[in-house]
Amino acid sequence: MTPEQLSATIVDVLSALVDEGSLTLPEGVPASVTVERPRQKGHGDYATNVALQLAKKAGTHPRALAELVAARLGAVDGVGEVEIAGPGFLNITVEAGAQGRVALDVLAAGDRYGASHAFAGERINLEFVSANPTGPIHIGGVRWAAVGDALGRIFTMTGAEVTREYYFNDHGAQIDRFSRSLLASAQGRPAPEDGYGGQYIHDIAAAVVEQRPEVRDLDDEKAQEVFRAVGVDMMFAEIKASLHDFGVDFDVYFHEDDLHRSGAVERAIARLTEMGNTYEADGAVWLRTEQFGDDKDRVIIKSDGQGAYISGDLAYYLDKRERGFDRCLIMLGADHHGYVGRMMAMCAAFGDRPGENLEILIGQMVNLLKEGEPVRMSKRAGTVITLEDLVGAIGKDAARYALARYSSDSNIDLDLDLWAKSGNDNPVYYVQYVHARVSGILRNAAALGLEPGDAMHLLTHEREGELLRALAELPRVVASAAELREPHRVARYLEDTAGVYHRFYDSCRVLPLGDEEPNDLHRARLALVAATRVVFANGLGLLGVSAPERM
RNA sequence: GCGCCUGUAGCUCAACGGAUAGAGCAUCUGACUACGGAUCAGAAGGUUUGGGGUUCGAAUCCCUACAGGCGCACCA
Repeated sequence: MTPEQLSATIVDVLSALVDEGSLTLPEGVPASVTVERPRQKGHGDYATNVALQLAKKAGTHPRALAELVAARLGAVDGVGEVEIAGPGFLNITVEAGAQGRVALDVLAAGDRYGASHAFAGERINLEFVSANPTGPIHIGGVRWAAVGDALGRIFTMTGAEVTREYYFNDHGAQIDRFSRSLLASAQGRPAPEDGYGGQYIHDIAAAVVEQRPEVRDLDDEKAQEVFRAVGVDMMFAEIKASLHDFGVDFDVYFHEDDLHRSGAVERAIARLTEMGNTYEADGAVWLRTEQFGDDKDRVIIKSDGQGAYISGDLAYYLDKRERGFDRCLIMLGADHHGYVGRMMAMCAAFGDRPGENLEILIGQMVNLLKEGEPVRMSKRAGTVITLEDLVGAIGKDAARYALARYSSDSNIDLDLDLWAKSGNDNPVYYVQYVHARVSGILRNAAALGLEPGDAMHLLTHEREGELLRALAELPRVVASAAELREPHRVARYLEDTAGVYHRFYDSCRVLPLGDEEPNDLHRARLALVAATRVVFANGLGLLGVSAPERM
């Protein structure tokens, strides 16, 4: 019996009580009831606060309501004891056979275990990383590469149709600066005052010259155009490649320049103007964002006739909506959070619902520590840490796990020395180790010819019950991670469950010892171990981290 | 000055408004002629930054003070 099944059972009990007239609920029977795992041993396998929450509405006392529910719930098949505790909690134990079936459910679901229908039918657009194509991806954008991709996997697991998108800001002044920097490098001049430095500029400039030798004979204006076109393409290729090596592939790489070339920007502005949400002042065109909650109105067409940066975003948002996405999520670093207000206002100006059609997630900053000291980064000094540097320093698995295990709301310091270690103080090893250890047992069992069994009522050991209940949590953890947009919950769940597994393993012998004849308990435990492997494989998979058979 | 995020054990961090606030690391004490000891058992460690409030119940919600991070463009 899973917590979901137990919750549904309690709802049935409430309905039955209402039907027979012993309970009155003016607001009706709730669609679902909270069932949680008590922290405290002795508070049952599961607990519900349903009596505390409904007593007032039912015009009765919590304990009286609890007694009504307990009497009926205790009679349900698979439910063991139901105790009333404290102000009116119901502490519930589940019979071993019913609890053990969870392992069989897990095995039957396989790599779909953890899935739900929480977001079934939703088309979700996830935009993240979107680093400027003027240089390699630096550490700032990397947090969302790991977290955003994990969120995409989590949404998919909860039934959503997910599109991952990367927005290339390949339009405007920064691209000019980039191409001028390339030109300067090729001509042996220092980078322009407002340009980009660093070895990668020289590398790309040299590569462009090699690919297009005629560039040396062109005048500066034409040469710069060649450096722009070829250099930006090279940058795109490099960014895509390093993200691919990080396990992150986007469904759509969207080019800002296309919006400007295709007239999409003009169309978006025309739409806003039709709706009466723009005006002209001081030679510029403004969007009335203030009346939609922003601090002030924003310029969308500058007085020089060029579109302001946000003009691309207007068109891009409209484009996503026209492509049929009801939910557009954009993930930004904290250094861009000032952008949220105007984006939400823009959404509202289109007549959409901010927070629903458009959602902006802000990830706080990531600092790297080396030997206890912050790694200082400076674009000018060329000490930028790139995605490749990070993966090179600690490996893909550790990098992805390290970035995904913390709430995006808190800024984090990643200790590169810790994450490069292969020991149990490195959380990613702690979690992967369980998968390797379990895989070892399954190999040994296969060598013995032992098959998982289904006599699950034999799993009566306390540690077996704890493990079964932990495994039963995965679908709820995934659903709440999706709902709250917090992939770190999956990582924390795996860490907790790792401890639960080790404690089970320590107390419960799985394989027959020596010449011992295999029995149903061995086979039932083997099923439990196999289910554990599924949970770790699926959980790590949601984070984009490998689940090794051996380490 | 205004806005967003954060403040929890020595350290790094969890905890959808629930019961005695939890893990890992570090420290101390134990457990291997058994399936991977990269493990387990136990101990110690807290006024959840301070102060008010909301309610059956607050780390969580509201107000306030303090501390740290990040922002407040006709830049992108």
